[in-house]
Amino acid sequence: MHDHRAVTLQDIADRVGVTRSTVSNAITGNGRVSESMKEHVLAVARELGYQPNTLARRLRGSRTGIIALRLPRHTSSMSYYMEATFGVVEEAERSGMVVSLIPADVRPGNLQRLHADGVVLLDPDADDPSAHAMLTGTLPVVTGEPVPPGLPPGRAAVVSDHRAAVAELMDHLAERGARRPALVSPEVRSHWAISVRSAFERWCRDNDTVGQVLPIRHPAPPDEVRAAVAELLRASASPVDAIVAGSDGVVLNVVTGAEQAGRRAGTDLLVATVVDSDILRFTNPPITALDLRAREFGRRCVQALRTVLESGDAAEPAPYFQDVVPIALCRRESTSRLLRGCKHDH
Amino acid sequence: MHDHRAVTLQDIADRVGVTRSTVSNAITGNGRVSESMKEHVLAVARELGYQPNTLARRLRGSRTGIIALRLPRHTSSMSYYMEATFGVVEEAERSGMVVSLIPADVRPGNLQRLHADGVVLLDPDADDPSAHAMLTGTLPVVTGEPVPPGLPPGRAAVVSDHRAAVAELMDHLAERGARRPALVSPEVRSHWAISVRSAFERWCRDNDTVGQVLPIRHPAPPDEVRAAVAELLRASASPVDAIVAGSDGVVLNVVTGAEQAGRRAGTDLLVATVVDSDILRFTNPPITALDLRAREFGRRCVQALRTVLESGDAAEPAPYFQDVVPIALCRRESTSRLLRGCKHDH
DNA sequence: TTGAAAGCGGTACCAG
DNA sequence: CTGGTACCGCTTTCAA
Repeated sequence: MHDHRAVTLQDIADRVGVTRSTVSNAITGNGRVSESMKEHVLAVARELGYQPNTLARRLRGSRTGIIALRLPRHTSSMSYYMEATFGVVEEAERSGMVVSLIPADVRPGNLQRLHADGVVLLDPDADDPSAHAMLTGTLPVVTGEPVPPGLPPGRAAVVSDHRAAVAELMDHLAERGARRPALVSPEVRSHWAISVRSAFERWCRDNDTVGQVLPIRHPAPPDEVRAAVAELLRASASPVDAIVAGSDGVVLNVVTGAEQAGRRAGTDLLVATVVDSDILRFTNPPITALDLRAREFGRRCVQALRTVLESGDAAEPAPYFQDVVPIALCRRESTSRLLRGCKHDH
Repeated sequence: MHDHRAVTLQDIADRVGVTRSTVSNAITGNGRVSESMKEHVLAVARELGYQPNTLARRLRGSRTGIIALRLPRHTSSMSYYMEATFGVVEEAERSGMVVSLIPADVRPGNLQRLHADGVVLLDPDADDPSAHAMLTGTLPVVTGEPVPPGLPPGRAAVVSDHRAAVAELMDHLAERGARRPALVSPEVRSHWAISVRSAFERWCRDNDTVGQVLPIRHPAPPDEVRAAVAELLRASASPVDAIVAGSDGVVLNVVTGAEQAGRRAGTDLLVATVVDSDILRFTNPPITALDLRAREFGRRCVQALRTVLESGDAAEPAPYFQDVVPIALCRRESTSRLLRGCKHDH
């Protein structure tokens, strides 16, 4: 059934009339081979449809060309991670590498079985024992987003500039008339949740604004979010006029919770979220969000990992570094205007 | 940098004072080894923390233990595919296999580089050249959903029982008072799009019901969907009272399109979709949907592939087969009741 | 029952 | 520059 044995170096060697080693050298470009020989070998290789056997390569001791990809266990923002995954695969392919998925619960040997050169770990969660295991393991790890406190860092991290993006979002809200913003913040111990929160708080300080943080559980039960939001809006001591939601799943509940309190997103309440998602363009009203550039983000993770791997060859391994991916603000109707009642305009 | 060399068979052999082959036989249970020897070897192996090197193991044998997973290129129902992917990974792990992702555009050799034993191809699209390439290739392929017309079948398919599920959904709608159902059907040449449509039409025939099909492009531009839905509802010759949407992305536009026409989902219009998604629980109103059991579906794909692979060893390869995954109807508010005006009740 | 040896497909080192 | 060869870790005959 399996197609007649794949083409090997030996097949090419036989055809050309040389030895495996010469063919190997010609193909990898490692040894010293004459130009003419090299071209000839490559031609035959192409003709025969030669594909190096990754397994065999690794066995001899070098790279496997395998990137292990780990996604968060309970993922709410599916489309974000899906896009990021595609980005990882795309870029891996461009580097001649392949991507293997790591199961949710990584037991020690489990990871070893993948025989990966390195790991891309998206959104490491301090409460995830597997994440911890991988970060303390022997394989080089690049994290998507920095590790949260309590977790050892990887060899590099690709990060989104939440601080700048949240500030841009808040500026946008302020410009649209928001004076009393609130953040619905999921209680996850991942870096982005933490940094979004601190960015929010910082912006409020810097802009002499009273901002409220509404912590919610994660994953968030819809009713709980709605109830919390409704209550927040009814507590009229300092009426909230803008709500930023911590994830795309939550934001819909923010909208409906607001409706329960008689408020309408995009009209008498500004609503936005820090994670964009396809569906936010389709809601009524469409919801303003930060586009995390997931695909690009995934690609950068692979690039960072390559850098780490290549530096690993040198005597001095490269020091820890971060690569910052810019974020784009997508303005939509949910923050188009703020019609306020008889409020003081400060 | 890489941790001290892993324990090998030789290490155990040295420790015990026998040869690799004996240790190998003891561990795999293949050859004939005395009970005492076997126990001793296993004890030492455990003590040393031996982990078989799958790469080497597989280099020798023919299987690689790698499953290549292909997701649709332009995927709207992210959470469905994400879940299915997790299911595939989960089940693969239970079988001691690993999952590699196939890049969007599979060039011939590209796939070979993965050295997979077989392929899981989700929702093959007749217009996708890569899908065609894989199905005509040499690797055994299991498809998630059957191949649409125009594509050669794989070795097996895991299928959802759309026909029964759509019928169940339609019965539900009818019970809630729907008399004039419509289907918003994305124009994709994938099997499920086709079979949902035919199931809809069949149900209508069987139940003496006039059903309309509203074809829309895929991926669907939001405005187009909304406009089409609004127009459909305004054309009052035979007023539509229930709309079934072909995907989770589209259904939100159906709801907002209906609102443009002055109709409200769950009140004077029933709305449902054939692909469930997290967010449909969070919308206002929550939307009735068919739960495709994505995770289970993914798992079954791997099981089917294993069956195919194992049968491949025998003289007679197993004939093509299908495995049917049951679907569950999730009733939500969008189909809770239908308040009609002065319509005739048939 | 156990040992010796031949690969699986490549890489890498050392002669020639 | 190219050939020869040992070896990566394991499986699998074939002898002993």
